[in-house]
Amino acid sequence: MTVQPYHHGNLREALLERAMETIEEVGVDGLSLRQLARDVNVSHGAPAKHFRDKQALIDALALAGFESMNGLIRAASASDGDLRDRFVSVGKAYVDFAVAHPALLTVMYSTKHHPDSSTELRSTGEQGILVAQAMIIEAQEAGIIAAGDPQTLAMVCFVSLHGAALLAAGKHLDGATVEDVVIATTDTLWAGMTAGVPAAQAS
Amino acid sequence: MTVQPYHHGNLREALLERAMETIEEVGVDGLSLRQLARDVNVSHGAPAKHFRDKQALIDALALAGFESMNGLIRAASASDGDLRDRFVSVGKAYVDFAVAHPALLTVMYSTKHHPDSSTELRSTGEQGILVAQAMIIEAQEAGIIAAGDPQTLAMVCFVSLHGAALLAAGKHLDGATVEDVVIATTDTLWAGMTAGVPAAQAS
DNA sequence: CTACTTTGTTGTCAATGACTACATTGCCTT
DNA sequence: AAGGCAATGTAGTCATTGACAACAAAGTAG
Repeated sequence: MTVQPYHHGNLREALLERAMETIEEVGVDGLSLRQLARDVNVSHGAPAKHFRDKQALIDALALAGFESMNGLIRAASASDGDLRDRFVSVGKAYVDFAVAHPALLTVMYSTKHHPDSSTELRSTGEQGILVAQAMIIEAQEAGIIAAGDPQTLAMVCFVSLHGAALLAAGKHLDGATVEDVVIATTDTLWAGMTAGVPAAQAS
Repeated sequence: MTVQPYHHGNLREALLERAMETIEEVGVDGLSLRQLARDVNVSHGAPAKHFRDKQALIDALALAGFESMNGLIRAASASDGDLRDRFVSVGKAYVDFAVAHPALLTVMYSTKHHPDSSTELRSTGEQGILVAQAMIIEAQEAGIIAAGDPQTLAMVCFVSLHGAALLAAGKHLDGATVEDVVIATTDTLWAGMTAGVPAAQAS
């Protein structure tokens, strides 16, 4: 038996890492601070030194998730190919992330977060849509898609892909593969943006 | 003091009704069987006679939610106006329902449901997309939107509006009103589906 | 060496979901 | 009308959990 040092040394990271695994296994509701403490061989009161309460730990998880996802989205938007290809790539990156970490995505977009964390969380979560917005502006300047408020268009794209991501993550897409859904959705969105300026026609 | 009869008389419905209110006030996680029992003046063991466990009650809530929503969607799809107007109406009905019952919507699309309930839940939940699919077929037969697999197109529409609904329900749409988001989304989708159909340009 | 901070331990409390044994009611059959 | 019986409600119990407080150990700065 090796003697455990009194200090864990990196308890915070260990808890986050283990929590990330746990929520994908049993969901957020199945997450227990005490079980988490047991998993990393620490007493049940130790996590409190790093996370004020359970929600604080979940907030940290969500933030880490957004940062990870933003990296993938940014990489996709900087990929090779024309604008349309890159647009599809971003969509794929988003939905793929959702499928790979379904429970984490749910946590990320969960409505209930501590007020203090929510500010940082919100701004980090908005990074993704800003990438899409930049691509749309780029496409408009290139004359590929029609003029129109880029913010609104980006929001429509985000909203639609968000639906695809959540449904894919929740396994609510029965007859279609995730790939097909993303392709079909991005195709329709792109066709809609190249066709005209829908938001301006509303009347 | 009025004497309470030994039998509640309609405990199941009372529990569901009160639970519906509760989840909108404090979320699903704030739902407690014991508190629910207290609210309807019944002992803490009584709910077990109607719902095997907490999840069974939640399943029943989800089913009731879908049935209610399906009614609104069907009504919207049968509203006055041309196909495009009806399409937008259906989208609005969906998102409006989401905004009116955000917590319920979360429950409805929650991944974790009892295996037995999930079958009925799934089929009931699919009714909405079938309405959209019927409208798309109607539009294709009228030559308004381009040919294409109606099931795929309906899925794209559903997926996109689902994203709008969830984001609206979760108050993740900062700078835009719900109305604007629905209009912009349905506009883009419709434009994407009418792309390449010369007859559709005039409207 | 001593005081202070950080980190982890231990003990405790109320709330909760689930379970069991039992009591009451009212319908159904005879 | 009487007895049986399922449905419904009551009361008590148990393990688990999140939160909290008091204490202990390890590092750190003066």
